[in-house]
Parts: sequence; C-alpha cells; structure tokens
Amino acid sequence: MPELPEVETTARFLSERVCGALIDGVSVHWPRSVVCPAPQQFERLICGLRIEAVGRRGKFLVLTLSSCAEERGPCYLLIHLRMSGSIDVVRPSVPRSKHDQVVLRLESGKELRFHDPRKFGRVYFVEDVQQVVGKLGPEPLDPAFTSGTLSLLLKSSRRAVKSALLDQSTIAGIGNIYADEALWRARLHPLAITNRISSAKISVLHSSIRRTLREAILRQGTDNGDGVVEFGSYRPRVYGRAGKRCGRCSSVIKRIVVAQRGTSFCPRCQRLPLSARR
DNA sequence: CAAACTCCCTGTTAGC
DNA sequence: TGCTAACAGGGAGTTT
Repeated sequence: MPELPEVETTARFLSERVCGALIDGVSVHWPRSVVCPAPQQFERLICGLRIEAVGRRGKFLVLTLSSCAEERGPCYLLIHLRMSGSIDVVRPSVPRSKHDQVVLRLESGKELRFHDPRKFGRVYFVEDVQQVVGKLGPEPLDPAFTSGTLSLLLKSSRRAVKSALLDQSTIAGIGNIYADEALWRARLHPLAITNRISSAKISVLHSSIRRTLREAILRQGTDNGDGVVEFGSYRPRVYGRAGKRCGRCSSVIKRIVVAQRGTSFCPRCQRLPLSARR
C-alpha cells in the first residue's frame, strides 16, 4: 500500500513526465473516486488547465494546476492512492484497464491514468489545499520535525505508540508498513504507551522514523510482491514477516493486532518495558 | 479525549 | 476442480 515513500516516488515520477502539460480531456469512470466537486463539474473544470507542479503532502499527491488565461489563482488536484491506487502515464493507444477510474488526456499525447482496483482511492479538486490536508500532522522528513516535536506529540496523549504513528493528524504519511519498520528500528514495542516513553527513546524513534522513510524513498518504496502495486526494492525487516526470523537477533517475529491493524514485531528486540505498560 | 467499530471495495486465499 | 466465505487494509464517520 502506498505510504509516504511510495507516494513520494510517484510524485517524482509524475513530476518528470507531466509538468507543464496541458489537460485537454478528462473522464471519470468511477464517480465515487471523485470526492469534490461533482464528477461532471470535475471534468469540466479541469479541462484546459495546465499542470504546473507535482508534490506530496502526507500520503496525498498534490498537482498544482493553473489556467492558461491566468484570470484566477492556481487550483489543486489531490490524489490519495489509499490501498491499491497507482498512476500510469501512457500513450492513449495503450489499452485502458477496467480499473482506470479517472483519466486525464494531455495535449502532449499522453494520458495520466488513476488506476485503482479496490476503488478506495480518492481524488479532490479544490482551490484551497488546506481544505483537504488541513488536519494532517507534520511532515516527518521536514527539518522542522525534530525530536522535540515528536516528544510534544507523544506526550500529549496516552495511547499505544503504533496507534499514534498511524494517526495522520499526529504525523503525516506513515502507514502500517513504516510504522512497524520504524518501531523495529527503534527497538520499541508497538504497544508502548506514548506518554511513558523516555525522551531518549523518543529521540531514537525520531531518527528511526526518518532513517526508515529516507531509506525507503532511496529504494523507491517497498517491494511488496503483492502484485497489486509494484514499487521499489525496500525489504521490510518485520512488516509481513511474522513467523520468520528477526535479522538482528533471529527470534521469531510475532504478529498481533493494534488499532485494528495487523502488527509485526520482534518480541526480543522490541520488549515492552514495565514502565511503559498500561 | 480516545478507542472501538462500521463502511467502503475487490483480489487473494483458505476451507470445503 | 470449482465454489464460497473470510480477510486485508486507509481513513472518514459514528458510537461508546
């Protein structure tokens, strides 16, 4: 599933291919993929706009669109890939998949296709990005995100640390894969209670989150052999490896459920300290 | 305030 | 072999 590193990879891929492109046709094949405005409006409003930039905020792709006539400010096309979404940029002659939910035809002769077999992904067209991403927490790779920032966030509530990492209003962009990976790297148990984690351990968690995300971006995301979304070559240390051995201590990796999500961790590397139990 | 649950979806897989 | 049912999973919304 696309999380921050996969979305970043997709944003870079898109940026190279569609920056400057004029959109001259839009079709929505699965109306519920489009949150706002209504699909007909969506098609009408986007047609004729130019893609100025492609970026990312949390797990959202952010395309800045502008009108050629310049009579109004920029607008934004946001795409959340959720579970199974992906983006293709192909020639129109490439046969369209039945899972291509939204297609933008570009003047350059290419098509930008939002492909999403499970239909959980969402597209937004807005004038104000904050309308969509306003509630997101800080970007973990932003220099402004320090150990102190993380400390304030974790100490302000009492909950399982994994649940806090998954909460997009706490930190943006971390999902099930990188939450498990960062906790493993930090040698922190997923059920450790946030406001009882020492500052020293929070500092380790902070650098673990950043190292894990940076490493995954360098590798262009996780190689999830899932077949649904093919990304890069990041190999998870614990995620999806329950029953296999920990690469650090060779204990058998355990699987539990935290915040309704499957959670893998090493029971030996990631001990739950007495002081951090509920 | 936080946690738990429900819903949206379909490809994959386990069970029969 | 072929069928069905269970399951996974991000996040918004609702209930506890």
